[in-house]
Amino acid sequence: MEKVVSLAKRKGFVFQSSEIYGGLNGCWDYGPLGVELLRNIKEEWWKAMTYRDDVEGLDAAILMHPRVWEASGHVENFTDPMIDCKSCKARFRLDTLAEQISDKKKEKILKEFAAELTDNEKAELDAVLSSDESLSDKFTALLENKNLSEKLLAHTNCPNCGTKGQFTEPRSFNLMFKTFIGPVESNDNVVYLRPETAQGIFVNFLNVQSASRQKLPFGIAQIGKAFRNEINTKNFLFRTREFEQMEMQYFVKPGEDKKHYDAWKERRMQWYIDLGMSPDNLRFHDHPQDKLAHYAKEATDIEFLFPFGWGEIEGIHNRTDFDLSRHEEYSGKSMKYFDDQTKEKYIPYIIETSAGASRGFMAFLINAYDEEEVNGEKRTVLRFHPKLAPIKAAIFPLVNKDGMPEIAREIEKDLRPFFRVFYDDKGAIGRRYRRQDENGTPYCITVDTQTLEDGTVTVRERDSMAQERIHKSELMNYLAEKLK
RNA sequence: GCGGGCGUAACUCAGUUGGUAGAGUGUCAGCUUCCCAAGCUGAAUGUCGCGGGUUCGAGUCCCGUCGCCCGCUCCA
Repeated sequence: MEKVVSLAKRKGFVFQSSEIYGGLNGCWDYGPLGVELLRNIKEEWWKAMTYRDDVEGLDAAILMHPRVWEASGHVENFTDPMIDCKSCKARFRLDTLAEQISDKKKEKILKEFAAELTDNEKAELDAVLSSDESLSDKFTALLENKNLSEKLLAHTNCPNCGTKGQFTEPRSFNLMFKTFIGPVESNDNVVYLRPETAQGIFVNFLNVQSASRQKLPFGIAQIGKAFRNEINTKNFLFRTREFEQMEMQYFVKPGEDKKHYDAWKERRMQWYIDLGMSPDNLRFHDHPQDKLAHYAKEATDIEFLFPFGWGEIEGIHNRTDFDLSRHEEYSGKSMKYFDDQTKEKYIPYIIETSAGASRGFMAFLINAYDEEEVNGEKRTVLRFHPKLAPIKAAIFPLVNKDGMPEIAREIEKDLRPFFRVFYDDKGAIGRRYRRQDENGTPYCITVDTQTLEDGTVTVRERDSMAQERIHKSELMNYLAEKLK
């Protein structure tokens, strides 16, 4: 991990944000090679997702009407009230605390707790207890009840150290960044930096559908930044507060959702494999039914094996008709699709594929990183798929004389309009090859003595280090073929 | 948010009981070089993360702060 972070900085893939001021927690900048890699990843995603007759593109604004986030559930649910045990410093989410206490213990706590309530409070308690929820859910409901939580917590033991009544007050963390429209900072003009790009797609569902004359099933794809004010950032680019998403929302007829969910799940996994990710480093993590988010019927993560363990790089969710129904409810505008085949009107189900561009970047970088021994020397090489490699080809004169630099410059000039190429005449040839290996450049083109005679050059392939001779006039086709 | 570790040149690191900084790699220039980090010569670069304090004097000791890594927690 440190090796990759260090290489990333040294070669210009990733720098820490605002480094000269001591850095900004969890924010990173993409350097010259990094931005190429990131753009290539996004470009490949865009091609895979929108060069289809059933998917349209979109680029929605980062700022949206605040009601969007009420409809989406983010204002209400995008918070996790937390409490800390003052005794052992353990931290708990209020809504999962009850699960960690035995039922027997809960009953005992409730009994003690009930004894010191006022009549009004008692009435609230009875209302909760008379529901037919499980004991854990009732307990959670009480903890989340503003009037009762303090007294209940006073009787509750820490699941970690057993100490009673040493909890801090519940503190809420809203994970959305707030800002203000216009110069006045008042509650009337609060807006949020979007915590996901998906909502920009949902609210434009009918706009895109009618403008593009699409029929179900069809999808809308979007790439863009999203922001979450995470409590703590972690693991280089993995958990950051500002990140980029590549999302596609596929609108389908209810009842056909399972079929499309399964199809997209396989398609998205294959995308990573086709771009050179080792299948050994990839897996699905299906969410168990009881852990699903409020909007999802079925969900899986595509996970990559990072140095710190398996981590999600893409989520595929069956979001049902939750989002569009909510927007219909909150906006008062119909979100229904008219199916002119069956003459039915309904709210479509949505299959979401939501990939993290920054996480994908990190995964592709780590997946590509390799060290091997060549002639007793360590060779560091980034084995990117040629489509993702920041630089596609490097061009070298073998030595700086006999007209070789001139020919090499000509080749550079011919290729540059079509490929990201790099010219280098500094130092020994071996050093130049190795430098390009560290950048992940798949092909190195070298002009040598034979070039002067017959116009052929050597092309050295990064992974095998094997060379082949081809005529310089064939280079364009050669590279185009390799990058197809 | 808690606990632990770390922060010195672009990178990896050294720096003796406090006396205002070094190495290797890399980079740059020149020579050499006909294919995998070769060789020779020369050069540039640090307010030692930041801010205070102790001291005649702090990279070194103390406090605070910021950042990174690891573990816990968390991850709608």
